[in-house]
Amino acid sequence: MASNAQPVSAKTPVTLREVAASAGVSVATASKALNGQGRMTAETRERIRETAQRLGFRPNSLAQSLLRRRSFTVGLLTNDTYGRFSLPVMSGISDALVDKGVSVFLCNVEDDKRLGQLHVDAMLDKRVDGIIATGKRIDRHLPVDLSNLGVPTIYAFTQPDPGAIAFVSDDAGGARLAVEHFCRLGRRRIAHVTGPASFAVVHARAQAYRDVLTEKGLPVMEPLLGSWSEAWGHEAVKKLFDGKLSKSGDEKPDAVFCGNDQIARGVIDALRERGLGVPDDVGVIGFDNWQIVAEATRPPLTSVDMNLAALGREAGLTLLSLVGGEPAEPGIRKLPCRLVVRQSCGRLPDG
Amino acid sequence: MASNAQPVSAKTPVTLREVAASAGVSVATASKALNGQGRMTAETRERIRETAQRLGFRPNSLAQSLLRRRSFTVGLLTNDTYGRFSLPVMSGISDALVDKGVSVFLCNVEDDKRLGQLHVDAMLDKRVDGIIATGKRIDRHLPVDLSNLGVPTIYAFTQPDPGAIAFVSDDAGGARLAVEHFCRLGRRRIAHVTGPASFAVVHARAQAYRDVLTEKGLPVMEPLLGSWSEAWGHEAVKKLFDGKLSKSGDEKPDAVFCGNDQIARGVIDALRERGLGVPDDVGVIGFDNWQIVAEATRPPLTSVDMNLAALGREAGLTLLSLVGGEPAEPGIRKLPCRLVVRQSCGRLPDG
DNA sequence: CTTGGTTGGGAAAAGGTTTTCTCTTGTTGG
DNA sequence: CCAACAAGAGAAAACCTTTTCCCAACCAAG
Repeated sequence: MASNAQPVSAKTPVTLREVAASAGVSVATASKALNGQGRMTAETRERIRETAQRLGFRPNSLAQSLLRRRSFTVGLLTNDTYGRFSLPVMSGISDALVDKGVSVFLCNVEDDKRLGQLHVDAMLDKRVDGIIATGKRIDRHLPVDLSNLGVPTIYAFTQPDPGAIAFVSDDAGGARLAVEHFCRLGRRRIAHVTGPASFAVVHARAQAYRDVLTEKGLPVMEPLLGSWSEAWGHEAVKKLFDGKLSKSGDEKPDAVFCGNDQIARGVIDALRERGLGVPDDVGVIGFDNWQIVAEATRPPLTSVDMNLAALGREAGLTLLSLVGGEPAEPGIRKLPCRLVVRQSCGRLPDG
Repeated sequence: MASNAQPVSAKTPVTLREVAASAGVSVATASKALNGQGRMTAETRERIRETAQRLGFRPNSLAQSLLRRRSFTVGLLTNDTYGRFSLPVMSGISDALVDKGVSVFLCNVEDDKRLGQLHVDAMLDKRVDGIIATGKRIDRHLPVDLSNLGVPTIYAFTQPDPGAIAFVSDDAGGARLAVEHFCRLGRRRIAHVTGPASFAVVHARAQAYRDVLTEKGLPVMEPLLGSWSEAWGHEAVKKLFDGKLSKSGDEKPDAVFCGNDQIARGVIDALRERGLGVPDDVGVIGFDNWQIVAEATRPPLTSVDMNLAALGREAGLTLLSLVGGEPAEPGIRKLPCRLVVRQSCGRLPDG
């Protein structure tokens, strides 16, 4: 609102030399005046500052970077083009860095080794201060070798090289959250429907599921592995409610913990088609907290959120401290998940 | 693969000076040798090349940029953090630029003026060669003024400033594709269920819908405006099949053209609940071709694709030609949509 | 009047590359 | 044998900023 006279944006950026000339001083003095360095009369400093302001001077970041050997730039590699996983991560990274004046090169390498090398080389040529790798799966490498690059590297939600620093979601912890929540709500026969065995997280979550039920002395049904799709959710309901499941016989599940939100959606739809009420007859919890799915589901889906933005933020801040020369322990840091309770899981009876 | 002896990645990058020293020539000669400039014996050139290779020399992009006043870097502004719209656009841009050695700064400005200015300033300081603005809506401005920046600017899938160059989807054309496809399939009573009136595309598509039906001499039902949600799709089916719609009376729609894929999904689910078969009784076409929704729908959803990646590619290439000094007409370029036929729209009766 | 310290400011190098200009040497034609 | 010329390679300026070092002037004290 304060109507600052905006300097007219020049076709060619104004340099420190021009500022100095216009203020009648040397470039050295001008530089010092603007950076609060050196000794000079207050008037001189102020005059130079005003001149710079009037001319719309902004220091050339390239020249600064060349001198300081620090570009205030980081590279972000991903193979998750349309990713609902890496996007929140990116967003968190960006959040963490923008305040420090650091810009992010986003590079999608798909699963193409050539493209990966291309992008990494371009980053190094542009003297990025560091690199963050992210992806669509926690248990797969990007198609490019990031060890020994000469710049700090952090892995976020992707498979790290040995000896590196990585941030990933605590999938087992997330699964515990969901199953324990069901237990607290008094559900007794909790099933688990999840994705394909080729995903590491499938096993981590399934094991946590078994662990919690064992701890609580509740019956463990063997997790149903399938695909990450609604269709599989549908099909799994058929298996759960038509077949005989465990030795304990004919009792049907009163809760289903699903490996992702799409499966959960399929499960809920299939339950409705059978005339089973969600959450009254069967509680359902999903995973990923993919908002657009979770909120469109009837009833809205309770789901485990992996806190990916926070994960990205941590990765960004850690990279920055690495760039600043501070040491950091290598290793994998698991960040906790969080249960977002909506209506599909039910409430305590006496609520 | 040819086992090239990979140069050991040095902690500190090797400079041209070191290459020159190692090859026993001056930096000038070394530079010319590597760039194919100047005159020298083939042996000298080759020797320098080999030395550079051996040392793993890569020119410092910052120094080059400083000299050439060209950073091989562009800024990409968006306000679509989790966007399924701007992400394909970005992907297209990146595709178009990576081959030319241009890297992309991705900056999410949300809808925050301060953040926008912050990012734009950072870009200008880093001497980007150009800026591309994209967003989540074609009829809204980013929260930042990009006119008169001193660098070429292109708008892609967002509201341009007057006199700028912009690429947007041809929503009217896309709607025509859908409605005409229904006509070709012999559908006669085609309804339109779409989003809120506050979106310009809603009107553009609705008008195209009316135009096509009028041209074909088919009855025009007033488009139903609501929200972009599944729930609205559900509700709209109620209105379409319970109420009396147009003067022509009691005939129910045999096709529904939906404003996006989520609405279409809601429509299909609601039709199924009424015992109406898709596509046999009613054909359905969506918009956006959001793959994960379109393919999970039963039956898989026919949908209009806005070709956003192509749009991004065009934007990227145009920006590059602008940076190269070639002139370009200002104005809005509408890029055609494409109908992705799956199973929800039906086929010709005789196949 | 010297000496020593302080104050305000400038000159120059550094950062890494590209490019223009200049210089040396060898070759060819007269 | 000399002039003219081409080839091969180096010196230096330029890009823009930061920082170190240095200089001139001024002041007070001895």
